[in-house]
Amino acid sequence: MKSKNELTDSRLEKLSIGWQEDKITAFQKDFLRWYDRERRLLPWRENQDPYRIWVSEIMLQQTQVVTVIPYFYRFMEWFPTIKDLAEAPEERLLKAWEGLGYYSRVRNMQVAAQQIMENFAGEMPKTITEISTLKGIGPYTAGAIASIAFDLPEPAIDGNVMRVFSRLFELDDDIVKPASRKVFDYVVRKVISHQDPSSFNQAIMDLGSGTCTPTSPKCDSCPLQSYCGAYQKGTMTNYPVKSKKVKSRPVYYLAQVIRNQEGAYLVGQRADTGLLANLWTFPLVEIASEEYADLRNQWQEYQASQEPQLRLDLVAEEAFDLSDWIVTNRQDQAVVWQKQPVGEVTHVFSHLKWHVLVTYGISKNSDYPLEAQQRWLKPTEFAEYAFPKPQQKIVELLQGLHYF
DNA sequence: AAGGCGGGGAA
DNA sequence: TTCCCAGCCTT
Repeated sequence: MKSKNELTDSRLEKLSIGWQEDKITAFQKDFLRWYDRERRLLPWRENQDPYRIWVSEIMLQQTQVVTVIPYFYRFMEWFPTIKDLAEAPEERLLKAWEGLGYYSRVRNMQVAAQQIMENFAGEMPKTITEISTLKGIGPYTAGAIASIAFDLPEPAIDGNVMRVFSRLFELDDDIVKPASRKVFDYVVRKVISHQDPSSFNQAIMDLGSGTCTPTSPKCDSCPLQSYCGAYQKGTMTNYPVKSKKVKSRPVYYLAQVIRNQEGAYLVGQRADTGLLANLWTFPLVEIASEEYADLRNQWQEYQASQEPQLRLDLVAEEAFDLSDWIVTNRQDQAVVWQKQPVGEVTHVFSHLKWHVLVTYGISKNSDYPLEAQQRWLKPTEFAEYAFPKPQQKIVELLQGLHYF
């Protein structure tokens, strides 16, 4: 029993029926003319420098153009050449990427830069096969660099391409499945311009971004309207077909914000693998959902009770009443802890949701012994470390409460 | 093939 | 709020 969308020769043959040579030529001409007229002027489109195009394509994975632009300028300033990238300290890389997410992208990019220095004399290789050997460069990015920088007629299959082409040719292949990529690769190769593959691929990106959008596509102003199978039938929003529904798992944390007498805060570096690898946060302790719920209730009752909030001046002295505080031992040094959380921060990742109750403590010793990978940082020093979004949200919460 | 990996903008 | 978006790596 063959499934409907199996990639058979007969199906591939069928996909190209109706698009004879003259129609393909007209399609390319209309599309490239539209791109010439409407193309976005972006910093990485000023020339065909493979390094700039590479950096932009990595940044643009899972990230919107408007977000990327300021990061791109700063990145090119900090690391003007592939050599600079290959030799950069990791802290600097992470700081350049802070807030962009998917931090392994920048680590992989540095590995690739080192590969280029070692294997390709410091120059981006010019064949799709060689480009594909670089760390962090998969089929999409290899195709994008090959076509945009080197004018090679290679498809660059990303979400935009799959959305545009699934509507154009009414392809109901599930775009979540890796196998579907072959279908789109086949169809794009049929119609890609060999005269100007660079503009052709970028035209798809611009069309997918501004016109052929996921919801409510702007078909009235689409240059491909007369070619679009889904438009003829009014079924645009049935495409692309996507099966996966991801639900995020909740995770519960207690953030321990500890200030010392010098006004510095304790932060720790995360493990060098996994989520937010090597980034810095306040100490986070994972707790059970039940404990989280209890503490959260306490916090809300405390809020409602109108009791005096944290008094830093009292905390600094020996004589304050400990009944509202927890005293914990860290490396035999007393840390005084406010029993009630001062607030809550949540952050949604693609696969999990963090719930963070923020507590505030005072270390009574300036020479507090640190665990491995921990440092005392004054707020002015925060600029030199890379922090993930949830950490920034905690800082904003504390600033709002005038604790920071 | 399936799951891990951030964060922003639209609905 | 919730929903949608989505390449590459590791397992």
